[in-house]
Amino acid sequence: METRELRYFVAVAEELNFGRAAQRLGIAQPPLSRAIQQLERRLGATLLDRTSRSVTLTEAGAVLLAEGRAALDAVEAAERRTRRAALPPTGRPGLVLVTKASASRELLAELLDAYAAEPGAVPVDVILCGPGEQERLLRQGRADVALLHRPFDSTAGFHTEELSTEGQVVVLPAGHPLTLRSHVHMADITGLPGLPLPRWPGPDGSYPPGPGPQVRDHAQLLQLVALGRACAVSPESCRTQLHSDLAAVPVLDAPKVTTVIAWPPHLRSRAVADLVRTATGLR
Amino acid sequence: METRELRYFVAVAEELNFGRAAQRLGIAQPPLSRAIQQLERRLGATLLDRTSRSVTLTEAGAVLLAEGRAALDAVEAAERRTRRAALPPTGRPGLVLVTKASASRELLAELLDAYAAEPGAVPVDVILCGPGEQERLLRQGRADVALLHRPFDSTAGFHTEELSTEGQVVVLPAGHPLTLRSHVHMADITGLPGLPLPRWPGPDGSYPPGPGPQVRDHAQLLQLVALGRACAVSPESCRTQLHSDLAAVPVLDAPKVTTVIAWPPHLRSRAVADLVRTATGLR
DNA sequence: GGGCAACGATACCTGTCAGGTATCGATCCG
DNA sequence: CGGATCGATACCTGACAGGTATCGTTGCCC
Repeated sequence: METRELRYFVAVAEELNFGRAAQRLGIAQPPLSRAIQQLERRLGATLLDRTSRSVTLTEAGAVLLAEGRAALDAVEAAERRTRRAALPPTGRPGLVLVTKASASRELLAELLDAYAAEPGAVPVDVILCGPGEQERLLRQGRADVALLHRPFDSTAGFHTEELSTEGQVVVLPAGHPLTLRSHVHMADITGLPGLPLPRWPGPDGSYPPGPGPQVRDHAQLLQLVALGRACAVSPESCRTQLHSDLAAVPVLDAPKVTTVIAWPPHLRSRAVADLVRTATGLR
Repeated sequence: METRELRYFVAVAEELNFGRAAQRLGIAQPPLSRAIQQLERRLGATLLDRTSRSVTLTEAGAVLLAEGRAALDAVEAAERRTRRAALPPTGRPGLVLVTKASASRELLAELLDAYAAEPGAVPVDVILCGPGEQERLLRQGRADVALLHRPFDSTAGFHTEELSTEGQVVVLPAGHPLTLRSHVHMADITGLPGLPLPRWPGPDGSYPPGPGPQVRDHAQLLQLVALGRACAVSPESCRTQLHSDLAAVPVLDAPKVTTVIAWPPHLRSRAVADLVRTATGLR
């Protein structure tokens, strides 16, 4: 199977429309139809059920969509990492680290400082991204290491080392009655009148149904809390980033949040190993 | 980057000889030379340093070899799993489980029985393989789940759940003086005269240097022990498989061995989820 | 040191196939 | 019933994968 065929199939499977998929791929529709037919013939599998009005995935098609995306990510990672390895060492980022924009600045700063002090340290580029994007960046080879937060982020398919664990707090508008309490429980804050918990997008970018405002990142969320439109349960370390119009109260029975450092398993570079060792040795 | 190009490059990088690589690929040497040149041009990277007498990998080439193998595995997995999903449900293996031939029969039998009793269970094919092969089988889509043994097997890149933990024993020829002891320590058995610990092949199939016989699987190893040519440190559960000419003594300070069930992270099938749930619920 | 063997690169040819345009056939809709 | 939408088919063309022949370089051995 060639990556071209995979790319074509993924495009059609995502659009469920040959014309639009062809447009997205920058080719005409007939060659695309033919390519998919040939792929189906070679696999001995019907991937799409097509009538002249609609296209739907078969069971096999759904499998190929999931596996094909992973395979294309792997190919892209190979290409990207090779390109980077070939750059002249001057100015080339030795490591690309990705973390959520909302993550604790302290831990990151501490890690970068400690690593920079190591003998043989290479320059580290930092990418900040929204929740849920790190995984893809790692898998596509755009980044080498990530700081992830269990249980929010999936560590599927990566090597990880735990760095720290912390409890969670509920973030409320300053002056809310609950802010007088020394601590609360989850039951105290679910269904708080006028302050629903927000909804985060799933892996496919769509939001689950239900009440609560839709948010894409932590800054949006804090904005909503300050506006009195939501409340948020976040790791303790976010307290250092709260403005005075927000208050935080520990939630005793919220799940603990573990910060882990994660990297693709087959990445066997000295720099990654050093960084991980530095990270695990921090405390 | 097309998979064809990747396959070509991996072949050359493994053979370090264009002629042999071409032969292995079933094409002539000139097109192969051209393909690699084109790949290098497109990546903007020199992958191989070639003189008319020798070919060596550059830094970028080494990166592409590692990443490219992983990418090719992913593509192969996509193809294989799609093909299987398209088979008529009758007789199609619902799940393929892979484990070491030397692993505990009890745990496996118990798991298979318990799963078969679940509502909605599908047929399970079992593959037995030598140590270190499971990882590749999972990554290439030849298997869906594996029983791995930490710390021997790398669980890199997979989802895992721990199933059981056990100590290790040293396996000795029956009648050896140490068999009279109720337990031993590692120090007692390293450098035992005439009974060296064996050497296992690394991920690349080559053996580390040093003394001790070379073994490829557990059966070979036990054979060597019975012949009085080696001793072996193995998980306790192997005791049930020992013949009367072998004896086992617990090694108190040997690392504990954890049996885990592992599966590729993006495999989102009901059957795998059921099997994992059954496995974790066993005890 | 000259001849030879090994090996990758180059030159050149050919057939296949990816991709284009035009058009058909089916289906839904007003 | 006519038009719009959408995938499939027919047919053409150019690029490129792959083949053979051959060259240039470099160790090596008599």
